[in-house]
Amino acid sequence: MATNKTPEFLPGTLDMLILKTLTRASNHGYGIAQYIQKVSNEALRIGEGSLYPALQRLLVNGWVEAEWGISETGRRVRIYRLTAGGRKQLAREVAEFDYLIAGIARVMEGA
Amino acid sequence: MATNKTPEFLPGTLDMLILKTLTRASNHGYGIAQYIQKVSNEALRIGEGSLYPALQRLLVNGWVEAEWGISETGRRVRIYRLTAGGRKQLAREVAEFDYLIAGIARVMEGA
DNA sequence: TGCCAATACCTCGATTGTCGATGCCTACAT
DNA sequence: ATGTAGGCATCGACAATCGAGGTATTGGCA
Repeated sequence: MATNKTPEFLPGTLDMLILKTLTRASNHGYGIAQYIQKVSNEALRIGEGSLYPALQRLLVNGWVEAEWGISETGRRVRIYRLTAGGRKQLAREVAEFDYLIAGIARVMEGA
Repeated sequence: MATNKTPEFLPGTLDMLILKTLTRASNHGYGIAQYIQKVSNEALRIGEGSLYPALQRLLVNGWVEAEWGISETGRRVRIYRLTAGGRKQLAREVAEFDYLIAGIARVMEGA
């Protein structure tokens, strides 16, 4: 009934998740989304309408680099690789995220 | 200390924080923001441009009720009180939040 | 007295991020 | 031949946050 406009996703964390995913291995867009969805136990679903704009952001900021290639299944893919700047950015985002989560936790626990 | 550029706020969590705050005591808008900021150790700053629209949302949805009154300091204030529906909504939001955070944690820990 | 900071309410416009839909193309299986 | 899944991407709608602005009252201080 209604009204399930489930957030699906915690806004503002997508870039961090993508960067983190790329620390394990370079990957193409679709594969990144699949990985996140699988590892998160289906809790996080990255729609393509969120994914590709996010990758564009990361490219523009220089956090990742892209290269066209061919996947194992023979398809044309754009492979993203984390840059040195991307690693630093990830560290920053993780720090910020942990900081905010800690703040939220304090409120929610009613310390 | 607080970061300077884009400390921001974790989007999508404001309603939950407000509802949670009101479980401790009815309060007025400004007081709610102060409480969250203080308890979170200054990690969360709720701007008034976010606060009041959020309270409107909660009112419209019936999660809170409002009443005009006078604060201890003698000022005209609008006091918000959690409704039964608000309690249920809070439970829902907490469940969703925990679910998403768990998903994020799995990705970030690279299980 | 005059002034200003803090309290307290609220609105507006700009910006950003996510979502659903759509479109295109290729590989593979039925 | 047809459909399903992989893969890229963009578009417009929508919602939430942010900064700035506006009003008003209280209390302190010079």
